[in-house]
Amino acid sequence: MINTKEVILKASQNLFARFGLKKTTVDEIAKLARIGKGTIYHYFKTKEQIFAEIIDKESRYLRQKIHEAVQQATTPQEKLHAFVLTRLRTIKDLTNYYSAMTDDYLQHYSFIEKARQESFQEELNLVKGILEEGTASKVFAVEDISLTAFAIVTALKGLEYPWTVETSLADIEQSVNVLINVLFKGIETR
Amino acid sequence: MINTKEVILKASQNLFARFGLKKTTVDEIAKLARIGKGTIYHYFKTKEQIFAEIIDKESRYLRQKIHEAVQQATTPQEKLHAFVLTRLRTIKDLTNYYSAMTDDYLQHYSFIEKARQESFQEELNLVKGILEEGTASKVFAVEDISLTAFAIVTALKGLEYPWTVETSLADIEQSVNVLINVLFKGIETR
Amino acid sequence: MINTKEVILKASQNLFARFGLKKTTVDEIAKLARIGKGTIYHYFKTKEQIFAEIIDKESRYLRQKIHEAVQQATTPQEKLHAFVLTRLRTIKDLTNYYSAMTDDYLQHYSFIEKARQESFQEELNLVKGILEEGTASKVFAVEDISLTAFAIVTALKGLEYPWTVETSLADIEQSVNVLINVLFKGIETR
Amino acid sequence: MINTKEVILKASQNLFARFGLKKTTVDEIAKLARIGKGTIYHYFKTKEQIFAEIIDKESRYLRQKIHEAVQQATTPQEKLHAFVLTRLRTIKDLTNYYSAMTDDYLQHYSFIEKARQESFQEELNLVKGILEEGTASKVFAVEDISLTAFAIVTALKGLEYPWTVETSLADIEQSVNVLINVLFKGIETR
DNA sequence: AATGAATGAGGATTCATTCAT
DNA sequence: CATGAATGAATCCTCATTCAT
Repeated sequence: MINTKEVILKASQNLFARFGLKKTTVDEIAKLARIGKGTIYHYFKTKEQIFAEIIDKESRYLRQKIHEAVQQATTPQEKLHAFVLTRLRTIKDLTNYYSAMTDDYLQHYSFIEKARQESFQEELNLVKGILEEGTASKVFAVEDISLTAFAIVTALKGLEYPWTVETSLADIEQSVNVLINVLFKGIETR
Repeated sequence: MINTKEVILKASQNLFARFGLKKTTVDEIAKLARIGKGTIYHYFKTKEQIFAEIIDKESRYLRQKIHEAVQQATTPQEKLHAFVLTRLRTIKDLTNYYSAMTDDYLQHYSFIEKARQESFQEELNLVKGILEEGTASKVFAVEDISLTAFAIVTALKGLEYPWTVETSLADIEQSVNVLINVLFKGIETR
Repeated sequence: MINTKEVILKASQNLFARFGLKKTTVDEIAKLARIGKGTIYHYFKTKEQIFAEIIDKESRYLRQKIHEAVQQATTPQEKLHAFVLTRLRTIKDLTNYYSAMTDDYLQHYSFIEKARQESFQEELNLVKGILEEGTASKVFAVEDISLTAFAIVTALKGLEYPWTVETSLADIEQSVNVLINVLFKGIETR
Repeated sequence: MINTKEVILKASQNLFARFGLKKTTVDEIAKLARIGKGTIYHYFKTKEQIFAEIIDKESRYLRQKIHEAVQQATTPQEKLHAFVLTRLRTIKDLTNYYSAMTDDYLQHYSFIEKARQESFQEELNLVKGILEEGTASKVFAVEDISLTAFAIVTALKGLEYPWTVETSLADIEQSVNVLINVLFKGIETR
């Protein structure tokens, strides 16, 4: 393989997604990557380091996806819609990012905490922007934009709830639409 | 000590809350409880058993608190409000219950999964009841009650997001109020 | 129950037979005997003590059974036959005695070693007596009676081999008969 | 050390022989082998695994020794004699193999049970072959060869009886000779 | 006599990390 | 660069025995 570091990241991403940071052993990573265990320590100082880099990668990927989707939308409503749905769908594939954001166990790792806050802040700003745009064009009637943005972003976190395996993506998206409609009615100009 | 089992539960609750199920060792529990390690196994079959019992206890406590608060409220709006706020405030103290609901790592334990689903189902029913009552008395205008209840409960899960230590409860409650207002406007009769 | 000690022995005998000395826990004995764990230590100093007493009991039972059977036989051949068959059949039910005689693991317990030697010596004497009687009455032609007795008793130990579950008692008895016939032909006068 | 696995096996063989599978701790093995405890788990999955491998090794050694000895003998009588004596002498040094065959406690391990049956079957076939050869050349007069072989192999198991330490190998061999003589007289053509 | 709560000394196993080759 | 053998601290759980009631 040309790029050993990339191979390690790929294998780790896979395993972390399935078993989590704690339950994934360095041996397993080495085996899946078809390299020696020691090699991993050439590229990463600790196991957590690998995880941190994956989170970083997935985080950037998510931001870009959301950015693209919001850009393509035109009206504030569409933008908010695009934001929520893209976020939901993309996160489905970024299991590591998701668990890093959610998992209580990981809270103590500072790099996770940092990623968490950055991510939250960015989403907050995005929604704030959309609300401002919507208020300016009179499609939204929002009193305190900051607080409302905070409330909305918070509510959307609920969508990341560890659903049972049975819950299909379709079911969730339906409920997402209902939620968005309720929120829209709640902030739209009457 | 009069009740050793209670002492063990107390110590465990404390430690689990701070370090989580995995990072808390049985030795630590024994030391904090000032008993022999073996004694713990006199009362609980495994470490997970202790955790399960704590979750169960906290879960029942939460349900009761919510039940009481909702009972005391009169209008559907007040009831929904009471539900959300009581839930939020109580969970703050039930760190174990909270992490059990959220933590990805714990998902594999069947007893956690069971508790999770039961909890979700019960909250769903509670909100459904409130929405039905509100719709009947014309204060709410909701098309699909089931779906809307699902959407609202889901949104409220977002409030459990692992906030940074800095985020004060007051800040969160303020945003909760905004969120509730938005939701209310979204479902209220116009 | 009138006699607690007897109850303990009964339960222990049962459990030791199924799981062996090491794998049987005092808790299990107490539970099966429907008494408190501490009670056991009123009657026996250690777990091994219980085992020792059971071995002693089973040993005495076996000796008596053999004695009876040999007494009832008349000719030396019949006596030898009776000895072998009674021994084999009775031991089948005395799992503890059997494992005590065989089990390498138990060899270190002095009380076991003592029982082993006593048992061997006694069987040796019995067979010696039969051979002497047979030689006197010219039905056997044995040069060195002591050595031959030793050889025969030794060979009979082979019958205690831990047969697979499949091997039926009938099969074994058939092979026993063949073995006895061979031995008889080997020592009979021609 | 050149071959660590071999070192572990050597140390284990030694300890198992003296204290048995259960009473030998992994710590002791590591200490005797002068390696870290973890290293053992680099080569063996469990403690039982080590034992299994030793049994396998000793078993192969025994078979080979017997094979050699029988090959060198010419007459059926000599072959039978060689078989019995070689078996007896070699087993004396293979304490682990011996206890694996005998020990009631180990019966539950499937790998032991398998080894036991294989070993028995092989010896059965060997003796059968000798008896057939002897019958063909008219030196033996055996009616049912299968049954007789079974009876003889069974009888030989008796020689594995856990003799007291005092019993010298010479004494046992003398009695073995007597036993063989009796058996020979029992099956020889008259 | 009877109880069962309490103990703590082990013992097997896991796994991140180091390091000599 | 790459390896994988070696490490040992850490952890859960078992169980015979004691002892206060």
